[in-house]
Amino acid sequence: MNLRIAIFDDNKNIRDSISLLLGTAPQFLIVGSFDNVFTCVEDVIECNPDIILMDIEMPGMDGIEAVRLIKKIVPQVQILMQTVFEDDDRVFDSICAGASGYILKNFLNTKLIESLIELQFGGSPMSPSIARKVLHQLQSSPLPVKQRISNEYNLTPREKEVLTEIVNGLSYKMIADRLNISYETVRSHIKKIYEKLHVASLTEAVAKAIHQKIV
Amino acid sequence: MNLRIAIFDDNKNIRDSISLLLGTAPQFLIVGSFDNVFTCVEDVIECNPDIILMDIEMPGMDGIEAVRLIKKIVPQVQILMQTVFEDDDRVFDSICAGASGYILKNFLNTKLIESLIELQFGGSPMSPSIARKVLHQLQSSPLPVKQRISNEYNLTPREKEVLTEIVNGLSYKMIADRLNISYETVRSHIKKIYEKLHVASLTEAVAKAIHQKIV
DNA sequence: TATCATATCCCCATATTTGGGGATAGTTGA
DNA sequence: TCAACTATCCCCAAATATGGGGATATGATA
Repeated sequence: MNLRIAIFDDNKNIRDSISLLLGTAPQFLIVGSFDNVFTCVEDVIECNPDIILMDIEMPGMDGIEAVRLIKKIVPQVQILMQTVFEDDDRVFDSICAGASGYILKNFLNTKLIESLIELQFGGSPMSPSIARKVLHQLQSSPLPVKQRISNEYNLTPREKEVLTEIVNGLSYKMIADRLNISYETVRSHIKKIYEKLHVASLTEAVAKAIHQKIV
Repeated sequence: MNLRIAIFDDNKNIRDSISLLLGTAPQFLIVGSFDNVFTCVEDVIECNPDIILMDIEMPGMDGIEAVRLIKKIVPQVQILMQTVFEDDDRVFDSICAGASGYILKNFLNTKLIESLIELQFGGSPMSPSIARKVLHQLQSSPLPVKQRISNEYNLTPREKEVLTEIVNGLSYKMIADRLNISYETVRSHIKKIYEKLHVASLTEAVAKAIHQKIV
């Protein structure tokens, strides 16, 4: 299975290095390479990438603004930001704009391919130094303190796993894939969950799961 | 320069594997290895580690509670959590308690040494899947800094009404009925909501709406 | 040993949601 | 006055979810 990659970077050398690097791995297909983000949405729609590599410092429109626009129009695309500096604000802005990962340019050579694969599997690759900043941010923001663990519903461990993925927004197919079971098995679990939670749709299940802190 | 490491894990096999693994690298010095956290604060004070490896599932006192206590008394020590499961709540609880990194046990062999080194240099190693959860949390929690710039979804009053009904578990038809508008109008509103929230399904919309207290 | 709970898988048919398009009318503000 | 936003409505085609059946295998438990 091929991963379609698009690159946005105003530095031609970097674009070329990335192309070269990814050229060595057969599973990547570079479908676009752009030196500006003026028409990024159109570009993305046209070349239809799975993952976008976005330079945070771009001429004209800001790379972050580009992320926002792209995610607005093509929300399913994964965006990996790359930057030279670890500027706090820009990191957070990127995250808020919808970026899924963050890599320092110094580590492109050693970490890029690994990061792309992690993105494919639903992870968020981050340089540890950036992760630290993100953690600090989280620590300093008041999180709703969670209280009781409610297990009124007698969900089995497997059912909880399935429910968790539902709350994360995955479809039946995706869950089947993630848990390495068949679509029909996912259905069976969900039918059981519906019974136990006394609901009849995904949305109700999600609302109940979150409100009652089941997941 | 030596890095002093202490291990807390109730599984002797794991403690031994870690010792073995770190034994191969000269810069690490294991100064303590404990199968419970009952006296963790005293243990830590006594063996004076730079970094603590803490199992999240510990008998007696919870590993997370241990983190809180230790960081309170010995704030400069770095704590790397390890777990088998990627349970959202425990991840966040750990972070709030003061953990500096988070590693899945499956990756101990390949990532432990790298993670320790990153910790030493002020980074926060995290499995990408965990990083993803953290990002989501950050995206969905009202930030003290930078908040309303990118986080205000600009839902119109009508869109909020529709979103509320979605969270209440109603179907398109039922919403149309409730609000006295046509099915197609409901759809239009929902399409807009999807755009503004960066989601692509009812379940995602519900989860986001609740987490961010939009409704 | 028999029963129960769990986890896995399958079929058929229907209902619902989603992704693309567009269109009209009223309001507000630049 | 024109552009932008809101709220309303419509169509088509495809993807997903739901309801209601049933089946097998495993391990625990009574």
